[in-house]
Amino acid sequence: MTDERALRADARRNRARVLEVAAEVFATEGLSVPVHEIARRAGVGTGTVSRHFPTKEDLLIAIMSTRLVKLTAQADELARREDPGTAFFALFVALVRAGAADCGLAELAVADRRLDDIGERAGADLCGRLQELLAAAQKSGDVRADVSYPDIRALMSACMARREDSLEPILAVVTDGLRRGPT
Amino acid sequence: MTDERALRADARRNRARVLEVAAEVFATEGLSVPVHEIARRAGVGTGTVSRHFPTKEDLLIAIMSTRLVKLTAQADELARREDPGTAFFALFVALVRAGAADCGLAELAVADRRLDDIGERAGADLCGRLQELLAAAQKSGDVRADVSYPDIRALMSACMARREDSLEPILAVVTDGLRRGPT
DNA sequence: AAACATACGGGATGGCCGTCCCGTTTGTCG
DNA sequence: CGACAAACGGGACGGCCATCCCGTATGTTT
Repeated sequence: MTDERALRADARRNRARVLEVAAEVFATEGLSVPVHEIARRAGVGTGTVSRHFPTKEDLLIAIMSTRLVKLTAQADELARREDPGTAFFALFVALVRAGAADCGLAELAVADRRLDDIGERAGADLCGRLQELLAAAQKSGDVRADVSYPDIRALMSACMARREDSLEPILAVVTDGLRRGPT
Repeated sequence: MTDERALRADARRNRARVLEVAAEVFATEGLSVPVHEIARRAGVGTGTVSRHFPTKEDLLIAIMSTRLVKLTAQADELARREDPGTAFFALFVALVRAGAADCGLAELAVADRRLDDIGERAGADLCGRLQELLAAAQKSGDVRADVSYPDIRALMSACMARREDSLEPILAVVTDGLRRGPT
């Protein structure tokens, strides 16, 4: 699409290596890691990073957007095959697990502004799906009617703050709480 | 205690004004507001701020510690007068309301490291009380046994992320969820 | 009212970081 | 193998911010 042909062999290798290292570093240490540090660990100069990804945001988008697109597809799949309640909770849990396994993703999930803008609206798409599933699950009575989408976002972020191996209790609390009727 | 006698009248006034302005700014815009900006709004120079509070952290401590001490006292009061479940949930809700009304406090609550260090351990004291009440409430069966203190912290932060006038639904979800037995 | 200490303002300093640039190196193609 | 374009590295730059410093102004005391 974007003239991949024009990339020299070493450039292609470096680009891939930067992506790989950045993905791991963002996942384990969060988004505040300096670009300089990513370059160092990838064994390239900062110039190389910023030529491939002019902006730190660009790098982030390159890493996250495919993942977000996959999750969106998963959301659509769920919406088609499952009843509203099952679909909503399945997506909720999938998102939480994704965030719990990746600090960077969890950070994105906290700041709605950024998530919405990531990857040519891939983030916004995903948020939209979650919102739709929430509405459907509330209509069918599977989720209490008085919670709003921002409530869901907040609860999701809270769960993502725990690590992968400690998710079950908090997930149980939240999903049980969401199922109960108001008052 | 700390030689208040030695403070000149204008100094005392400026100090109070800075505290007042900083408290409001932190509450409405969060902790990332530059010290420079607080000085500007207080109508003083940055030097004046940093003489009274050598560090931004010092300023934060001055604002938060009395509040934390009050909340700790409230926790003790609850522990003495109420049964474990009631006491735990009352403290939880009180903390959430405090955070929802104050962005700065909510930010502190997210980063346990900082809260623990605030105000000569005033933060740590409060965290300790919450932990004790949690343990008691779990022992008495009022809170499900499989949640951990970090789970509570995460859920608390999530609730604090909502504003004061939108608290009820998310609080209901979380408190209901916490009451249910495991599976 | 004079003299002294205290406090003031805001510019200077230094650290951190993202981004840009350019002299040098290296892959590529004839 | 030679020449040229493409890519590299890392230093330079600029913005942001907390903290420090010092010449000036102002309360305070006798």
